[in-house]
Amino acid sequence: MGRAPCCDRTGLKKGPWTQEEDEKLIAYIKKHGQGNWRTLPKDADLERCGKSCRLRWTNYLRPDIKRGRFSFEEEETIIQLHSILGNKWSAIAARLPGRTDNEIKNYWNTHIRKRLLRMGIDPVTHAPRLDLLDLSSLLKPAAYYPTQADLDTLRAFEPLANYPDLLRLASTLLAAPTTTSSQPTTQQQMLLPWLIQAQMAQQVPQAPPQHATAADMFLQPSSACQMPGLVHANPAQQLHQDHVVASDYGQLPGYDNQLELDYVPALMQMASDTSNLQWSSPVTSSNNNNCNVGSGVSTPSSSPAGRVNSASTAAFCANTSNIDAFSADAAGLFDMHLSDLLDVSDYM
DNA sequence: AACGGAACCAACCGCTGTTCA
DNA sequence: GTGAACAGCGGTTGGTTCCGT
Repeated sequence: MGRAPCCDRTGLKKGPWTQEEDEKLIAYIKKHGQGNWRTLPKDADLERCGKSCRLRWTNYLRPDIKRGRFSFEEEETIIQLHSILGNKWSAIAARLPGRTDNEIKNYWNTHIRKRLLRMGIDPVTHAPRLDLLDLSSLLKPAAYYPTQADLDTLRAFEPLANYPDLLRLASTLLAAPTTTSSQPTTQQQMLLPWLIQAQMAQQVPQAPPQHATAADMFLQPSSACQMPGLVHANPAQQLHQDHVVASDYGQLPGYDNQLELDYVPALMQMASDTSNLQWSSPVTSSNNNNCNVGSGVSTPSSSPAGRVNSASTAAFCANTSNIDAFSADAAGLFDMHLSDLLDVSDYM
């Protein structure tokens, strides 16, 4: 024995809602509240299925729904949450007041997803794609013959393959529209090789050859990424791969941080240039929603003066303290609260 | 002006976990 | 305890609008 059928499925109207139907639904809910969707259509004199009424209300008629274009802030939040939650649109929507899961899903599929793909970022994994190498050719006209300086730069970026959130941040910034030109900024051009390199580093097999670096893979003549005219760099300059655990965030293991983190100011400069990104430490931030950055993210005493915004000290302060659904492996991630960090008034 | 393809988005479909008679 | 309906979710569709030719 079960419940009574929710509605008589014959003779029910489908398709777009009319203004009259909307008014009936709004008037009914205003008077009686959201109650039983099964009986609502009949009580409200609507020839619709209760499910259709619920959908119309939750996705369109609800008074607290925010219409209009997504802000840059909202977009960044979606990307960040999606990188953690995946296609859990309702969970993402719960963190974006006024936005519905349907709206976010549509926006993702029609805007963000395509933009990430264009930027060579996998919208599922949020990692740069190997075919980014093709994209690099767009930034450097004709064939790309990296100089020794380019290769050294690639090597310097290598440790960041171990920092997924920085990777995502850079991906986000690369994907961000430039307000003045369709051409990539200098910082974007600087970040792109890093993303390429970082992606390749992530592709390194579980047991890579000792001292083999992503940059070396980049250089392998037999590699699918082979480019004409490449030569191996001096092996003495090779950086060994190291393993990073969350508790090591405060110090890049095995590296001269000062050398390898030179891209970070560039990354932040880029963020600042495009959206007045401001960085704050978890200690000094006045943000009420300030998260508990937790263990591992602290200011190392070894951090050189004037480099307070290095990867180890920048507070990727996230509006994630209330996100109860975060998986355990997300707990160790840098927290990033772009909604508090980004002034996007000039984004539109 | 007409056409076709791309982009957009509201609404529907179908599945799953929960609720309740 | 059972099983049918509910509620909610993610995926997909199809109508409309936009834009380039």
